Amino acid sequence: MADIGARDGSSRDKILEVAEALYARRGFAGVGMREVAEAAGLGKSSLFHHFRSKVQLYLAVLERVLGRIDERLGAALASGDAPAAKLDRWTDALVDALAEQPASARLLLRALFEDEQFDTEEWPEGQAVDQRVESLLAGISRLLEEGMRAGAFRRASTPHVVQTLIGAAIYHFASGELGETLLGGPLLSAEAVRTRKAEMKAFFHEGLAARPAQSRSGDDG
Amino acid sequence: MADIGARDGSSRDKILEVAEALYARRGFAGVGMREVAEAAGLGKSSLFHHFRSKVQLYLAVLERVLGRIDERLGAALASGDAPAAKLDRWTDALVDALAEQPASARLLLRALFEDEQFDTEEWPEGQAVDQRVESLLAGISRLLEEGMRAGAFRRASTPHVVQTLIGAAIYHFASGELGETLLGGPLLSAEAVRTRKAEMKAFFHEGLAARPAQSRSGDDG
DNA sequence: GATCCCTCCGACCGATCGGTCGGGCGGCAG
DNA sequence: CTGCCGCCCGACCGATCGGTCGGAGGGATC
Repeated sequence: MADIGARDGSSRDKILEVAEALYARRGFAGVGMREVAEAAGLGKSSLFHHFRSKVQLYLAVLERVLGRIDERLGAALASGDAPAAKLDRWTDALVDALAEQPASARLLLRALFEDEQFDTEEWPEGQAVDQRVESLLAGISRLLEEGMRAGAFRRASTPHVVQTLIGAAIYHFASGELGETLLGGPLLSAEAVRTRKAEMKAFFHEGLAARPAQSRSGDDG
Repeated sequence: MADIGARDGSSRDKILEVAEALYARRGFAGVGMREVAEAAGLGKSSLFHHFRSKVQLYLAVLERVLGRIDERLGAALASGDAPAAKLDRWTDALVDALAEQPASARLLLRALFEDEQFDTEEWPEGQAVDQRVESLLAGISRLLEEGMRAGAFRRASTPHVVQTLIGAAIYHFASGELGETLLGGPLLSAEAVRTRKAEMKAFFHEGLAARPAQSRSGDDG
């Protein structure tokens, strides 16, 4: 395990909880251990009894968030439904997960950049994070490829569709003030979440719909 | 103007250039003025003759990047083509802009979070940034609404489509190692850029295609 | 030659950074 | 009662943070 004292989780969970919110808001470099400690109601030294270093605390936060999401997405893919219905459930699960834990989207988007700085050799705990990401990507990639093979989706580049799916969900819920200005209302209200699900599902239904070959080819400038 | 010495731009441009790359890689909090100065071949004090503070340097970097992109996207929308063709050109322009300046995507995605910390009252230079963003969003929103009104696109929520477009482009080019692992190759090669354009255009063509009313409604879980 | 201004610099400031250290407190086993 | 151990703390460490200050150098102007 990446931490030291995992016996009684009460303080440890509290630390992870407040650190998640803080890292989401201002990033790894922008949040000091003193601040985390104060928010958790502890002395700074106490943090180092639960996590060996700041990097390990950060990786533990990241792994917890990814774990929560990966589990839900895995469950959404576990049924035996048709690919299009599975994709709907996957989308619902991802949107729900991001909306229920508002820090998640920003944390993950930040992690996209920040944990590239942490050498896997130097911080083996990052492997757990990488595995979560890999599992998540493998799941949705498999679904898309099955759907294409079965003729439920049109032929497209699986990784590109995955990128678009992730971007559409994570960027949206990470967009904060900008997104709220654009929408003219809250991002995280029950209604806004419902709308985002519906828009995403409609969009990917149309965007992936299998249909006869079209005359159009991808011209670029 | 947000800076002090704008007469001879040579040192100033050099600072903006290296700061852009550094902020993109490690964010505002993660990059110190000493590091920027060293990368620009200057003493740290010299930075403060061009920019009053670290925040103003950051905002100037952001404004420059947004200006470059906003200009290109504005030009793509200026023609009198049909909405679908205009959207293609807009997509091409955005992808080109993000791919040609590899730091842009990450910088913008980071800015999504980081400049919410800079109070507009306290840092009036941020208004220029806000205006650039507003101009950019207004342009693409107008195009989408024109297209829907003209029947070229199906009815959908304009802000949600904008979010999906931006997410699909910016997230992709900001995804770094993760994206390259997923694609199994470079993100920024000429071929990869061409592919991303084609995939995005195909996807949004299908996703926004006007077609007879469908029986499907957005169910959610 | 004297003056001015722009650019640049090294030295320095107080504050904060991540991390260490020695010890205090309380429950639990002997 | 005694000793151990998990948890916590304040004090402290060297390093680095953003920012200031006084002055050096050089080109243009008079």
